[in-house]
Amino acid sequence: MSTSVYSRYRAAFAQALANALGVPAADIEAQVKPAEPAHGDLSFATFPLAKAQKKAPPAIAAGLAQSLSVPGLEIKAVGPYVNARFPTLPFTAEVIDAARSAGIRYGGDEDAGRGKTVAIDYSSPNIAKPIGFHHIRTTFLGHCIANIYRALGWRVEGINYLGDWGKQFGLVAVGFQEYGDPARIDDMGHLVEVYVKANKRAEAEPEFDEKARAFFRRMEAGDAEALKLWNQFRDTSIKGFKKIYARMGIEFEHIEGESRYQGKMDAVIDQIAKKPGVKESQGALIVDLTYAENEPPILLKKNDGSTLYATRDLAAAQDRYERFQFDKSLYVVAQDQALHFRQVFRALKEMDLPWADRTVHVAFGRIHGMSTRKGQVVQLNDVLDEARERVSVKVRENVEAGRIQTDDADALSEQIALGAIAFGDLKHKRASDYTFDWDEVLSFEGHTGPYLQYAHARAVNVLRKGGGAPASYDAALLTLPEEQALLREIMRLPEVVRDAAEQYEPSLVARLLLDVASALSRYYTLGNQERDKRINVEGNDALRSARLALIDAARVTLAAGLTLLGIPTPDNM
RNA sequence: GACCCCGUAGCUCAGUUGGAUAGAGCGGCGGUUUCCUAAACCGCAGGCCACAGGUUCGAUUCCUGUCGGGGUCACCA
Repeated sequence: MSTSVYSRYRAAFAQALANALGVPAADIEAQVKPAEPAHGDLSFATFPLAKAQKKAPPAIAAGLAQSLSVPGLEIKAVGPYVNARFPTLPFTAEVIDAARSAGIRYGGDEDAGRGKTVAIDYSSPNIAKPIGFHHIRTTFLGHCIANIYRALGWRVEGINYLGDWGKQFGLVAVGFQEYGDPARIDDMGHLVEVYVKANKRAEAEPEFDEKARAFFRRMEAGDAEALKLWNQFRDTSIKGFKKIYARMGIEFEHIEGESRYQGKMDAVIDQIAKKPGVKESQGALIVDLTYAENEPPILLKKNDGSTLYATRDLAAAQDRYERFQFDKSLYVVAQDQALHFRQVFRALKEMDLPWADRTVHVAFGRIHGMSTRKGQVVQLNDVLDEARERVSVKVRENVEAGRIQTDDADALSEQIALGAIAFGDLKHKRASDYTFDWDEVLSFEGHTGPYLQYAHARAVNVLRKGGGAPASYDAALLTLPEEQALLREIMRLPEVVRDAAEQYEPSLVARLLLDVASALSRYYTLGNQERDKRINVEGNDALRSARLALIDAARVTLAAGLTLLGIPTPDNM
């Protein structure tokens, strides 16, 4: 397993402290934390030792600092803390070389997950319903988590598990007979219109709703005519979805749906009947378990005999294990389904499936304020279109002013628009709700996706103007505080990627990239006022090479991180 | 009513798993371009970390309670 520069120094510092204190290094390592930048890079607080040693923390810290010696670290006591600082050398060269030698793979670790498999259920829209803007949460989260696990050497089985089976098909089918135009059966937009109308009518009219249910029962019974119609709707939807995914640069290992488990329901129910058992309740079939007070039972069959999504998820979970032998099986699904997954996972456990605890519900919060004035949901495609329009104005300006060159301004606009929208979502911690705001999603200033892309593009161009990234350089020359600050952000990527994987939290990567871009922009801008602080400083080839090497490391970090987030990295913008 | 999230600057959000002076973007005010891309950079203003207890050397962070917001609670997915 490869070790990052940062974790290596942290481990060495912890080991030295542990030796001095006569305790296991593992106990100390958790207590070694990043220091306030003014004080150093690593810190160890001595407060907890005060009681046992019967000495004041500052005295303990001073004593420890005196006795420790770790190659590559400057150790010093500040008050009750023992702090360690990375000196310019060898630290600077180590960080730059780690990033540059890894290139676009920087931050990853192919050995970390070698031989392991993760199944990820994400995006999973319902067929015949529009893809609303809120779908970007599961879609981008899942996509990023997949990218991150891949970078850590896992085999990833991404599954777009379509909601292609259920009563809503009855609604579309029955609605199509009323409102549909047979000539437009392959028009996704038309199906959505039909669904919206039918859904509204079913809510007001019980007879209409019953017709839809009846249609779904025909589907479950294998009625050829019903299934033929369903298949047409399904094909139309999938074609429509693929266009949107292509726009976002997302591909799935598997596109399948709940219909996959049609015909396998009885087998699953038989299996559950053996352990832990099933029973009838209010005409429906439920899993026979002791439920908490106020907890609804797990429903396997409705009182009309048709199955429910819990039944299908139970079948799907097993099917996925049989196909992939996963070490983890993730469900990137909104928080409001927490109870459903808790119950499904519990049922798997009660069925004595040994892998039941490898399943994880990666829940995320809601996006508020999504309705348009007419009360309809904002569509993802519309947001992408609007963003591209706004971006293209700025792109045209920049091209005309000669600031950038591009063969394809439209493609560039699309890349930047995608960056804005993807990052606007991914920067949020997944558990928290956030508020959708057109102006915020479509703003390209401040800490946004385009900010990161812009920082990357500037790095690319300053490297080009400097004659490319140097093969050799003298790291000892990089002594400006802004240079050292930038290095410390570049250094963090491997740790952050690992944390993001463990916590299923791409926002950690997103936030780090902001810190990298911010440190880079600050450094870069110094040269506007002081020519001797330019990257491509004149009359000092050695210094210029060193600075270009650092910029190259920053460029690599941004490119690698943005790629993990699924955000394009244009060279000009 | 029960259970699950959440409450941090005017707004939108971070806060490295309990440590040093709580940060960023937007918005506001003031600056920076004959000079590597101003989609950038710098400065100023803005905080009872919802409230009250508790644990601890130390709490925005952990526990309990109260208040406030959102969600879920068997035949939709």
